[in-house]
Amino acid sequence: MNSEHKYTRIWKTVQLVPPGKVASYGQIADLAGLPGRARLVGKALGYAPPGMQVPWYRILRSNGQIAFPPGSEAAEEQKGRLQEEGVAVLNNRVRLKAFQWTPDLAELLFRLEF
DNA sequence: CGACTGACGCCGA
DNA sequence: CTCGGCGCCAGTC
Repeated sequence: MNSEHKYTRIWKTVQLVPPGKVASYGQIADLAGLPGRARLVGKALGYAPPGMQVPWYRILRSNGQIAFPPGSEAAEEQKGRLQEEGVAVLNNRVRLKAFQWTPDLAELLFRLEF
Protein backbone atom coordinates (compact mmCIF):
# COMPACT_ATOMS: atom_id res chain seq x y z
CA MET A 1 0.00 0.00 0.00
CA ASN A 2 1.97 2.89 1.39
CA SER A 3 5.20 1.00 0.86
CA GLU A 4 4.25 0.77 -2.79
CA HIS A 5 4.29 4.55 -2.92
CA LYS A 6 7.72 4.66 -1.31
CA TYR A 7 9.10 2.31 -3.92
CA THR A 8 7.68 4.41 -6.74
CA ARG A 9 9.30 7.43 -5.17
CA ILE A 10 12.63 5.65 -5.05
CA TRP A 11 12.41 4.40 -8.62
CA LYS A 12 11.67 7.89 -9.88
CA THR A 13 14.61 9.32 -8.00
CA VAL A 14 16.94 6.67 -9.39
CA GLN A 15 15.81 7.62 -12.88
CA LEU A 16 17.27 11.07 -12.31
CA VAL A 17 20.81 9.72 -12.20
CA PRO A 18 22.30 10.51 -15.63
CA PRO A 19 24.26 8.03 -17.76
CA GLY A 20 27.94 7.92 -16.94
CA LYS A 21 27.29 8.93 -13.35
CA VAL A 22 26.55 6.95 -10.18
CA ALA A 23 24.89 7.52 -6.80
CA SER A 24 24.88 5.75 -3.44
CA TYR A 25 21.94 4.01 -1.79
CA GLY A 26 21.95 6.56 0.99
CA GLN A 27 22.09 9.43 -1.47
CA ILE A 28 19.02 8.16 -3.29
CA ALA A 29 17.20 7.64 0.00
CA ASP A 30 17.89 11.23 1.00
CA LEU A 31 16.82 12.68 -2.34
CA ALA A 32 13.68 10.56 -2.26
CA GLY A 33 12.77 12.12 1.07
CA LEU A 34 13.53 8.93 3.01
CA PRO A 35 16.65 9.78 5.04
CA GLY A 36 18.28 6.84 6.77
CA ARG A 37 16.53 4.29 4.62
CA ALA A 38 19.37 3.19 2.38
CA ARG A 39 18.41 -0.44 2.86
CA LEU A 40 14.94 0.28 1.60
CA VAL A 41 16.45 1.61 -1.60
CA GLY A 42 18.17 -1.70 -2.22
CA LYS A 43 14.94 -3.55 -1.63
CA ALA A 44 13.02 -1.21 -3.92
CA LEU A 45 15.48 -1.81 -6.73
CA GLY A 46 14.98 -5.52 -6.31
CA TYR A 47 11.23 -5.10 -6.66
CA ALA A 48 11.52 -2.80 -9.68
CA PRO A 49 9.17 -3.88 -12.50
CA PRO A 50 11.13 -5.30 -15.47
CA GLY A 51 9.24 -3.05 -17.87
CA MET A 52 10.09 0.18 -16.09
CA GLN A 53 13.40 1.72 -17.08
CA VAL A 54 15.30 1.98 -13.82
CA PRO A 55 19.11 2.35 -13.96
CA TRP A 56 19.61 0.18 -10.86
CA TYR A 57 23.23 -0.46 -11.87
CA ARG A 58 24.13 3.19 -11.25
CA ILE A 59 23.53 2.73 -7.52
CA LEU A 60 26.48 1.75 -5.33
CA ARG A 61 27.46 1.66 -1.66
CA SER A 62 28.60 4.85 0.01
CA ASN A 63 32.22 3.80 -0.55
CA GLY A 64 31.73 3.13 -4.26
CA GLN A 65 31.58 -0.64 -3.99
CA ILE A 66 29.15 -2.76 -5.97
CA ALA A 67 26.73 -4.24 -3.43
CA PHE A 68 26.77 -7.74 -4.92
CA PRO A 69 29.42 -10.32 -4.07
CA PRO A 70 32.48 -9.94 -6.33
CA GLY A 71 32.32 -12.35 -9.23
CA SER A 72 28.59 -12.99 -8.87
CA GLU A 73 26.50 -12.78 -12.01
CA ALA A 74 24.71 -9.69 -10.77
CA ALA A 75 27.97 -7.94 -9.98
CA GLU A 76 29.33 -8.78 -13.41
CA GLU A 77 26.26 -7.43 -15.14
CA GLN A 78 26.42 -4.23 -13.13
CA LYS A 79 30.09 -3.83 -13.96
CA GLY A 80 29.41 -4.38 -17.64
CA ARG A 81 26.57 -1.87 -17.80
CA LEU A 82 28.61 0.76 -16.00
CA GLN A 83 31.63 0.32 -18.22
CA GLU A 84 29.41 0.64 -21.27
CA GLU A 85 28.64 4.12 -20.02
CA GLY A 86 32.26 4.92 -19.48
CA VAL A 87 32.30 4.39 -15.73
CA ALA A 88 35.54 2.71 -14.66
CA VAL A 89 35.09 -0.29 -12.35
CA LEU A 90 38.19 -1.64 -10.58
CA ASN A 91 38.11 -4.42 -8.00
CA ASN A 92 34.33 -4.32 -7.81
CA ARG A 93 34.34 -0.61 -7.06
CA VAL A 94 34.00 2.81 -8.63
CA ARG A 95 35.80 5.98 -7.67
CA LEU A 96 32.99 8.18 -6.45
CA LYS A 97 35.44 11.04 -6.51
CA ALA A 98 35.29 10.91 -10.29
CA PHE A 99 31.87 9.47 -11.13
CA GLN A 100 29.43 10.33 -8.35
CA TRP A 101 26.41 12.29 -9.51
CA THR A 102 26.11 15.65 -7.79
CA PRO A 103 22.51 16.70 -8.44
CA ASP A 104 21.97 20.21 -9.70
CA LEU A 105 19.47 21.94 -7.42
CA ALA A 106 17.61 23.63 -10.25
CA GLU A 107 17.25 20.38 -12.14
CA LEU A 108 16.06 18.54 -9.06
CA LEU A 109 13.34 21.06 -8.45
CA PHE A 110 12.31 20.96 -12.07
CA ARG A 111 12.10 17.18 -12.27
CA LEU A 112 10.58 16.51 -8.88
CA GLU A 113 8.19 19.39 -8.34
CA PHE A 114 6.27 19.10 -11.59
C1' DC B 1 4.87 -9.93 20.40
C1' DG B 2 10.37 -11.10 19.62
C1' DA B 3 14.17 -12.77 16.52
C1' DC B 4 16.31 -12.62 12.21
C1' DT B 5 17.51 -10.78 7.75
C1' DG B 6 19.31 -7.78 4.31
C1' DA B 7 21.46 -4.65 -3.17
C1' DC B 8 23.26 0.08 3.77
C1' DG B 9 26.09 3.57 6.62
C1' DC B 10 29.03 5.55 10.11
C1' DC B 11 32.56 5.47 13.67
C1' DG B 12 36.35 3.89 16.19
C1' DA B 13 40.35 0.72 16.77
C1' DC C 1 42.76 -0.41 4.35
C1' DT C 2 40.43 -3.99 7.24
C1' DC C 3 37.28 -5.37 11.27
C1' DG C 4 33.90 -5.12 14.71
C1' DG C 5 30.03 -3.14 16.43
C1' DC C 6 25.90 -0.59 16.39
C1' DG C 7 22.09 1.97 14.26
C1' DC C 8 18.52 1.68 10.92
C1' DC C 9 13.85 -0.14 9.04
C1' DA C 10 10.47 -2.97 6.30
C1' DG C 11 9.48 -7.83 5.76
C1' DT C 12 9.17 -12.44 7.16
C1' DC C 13 8.75 -16.33 10.31
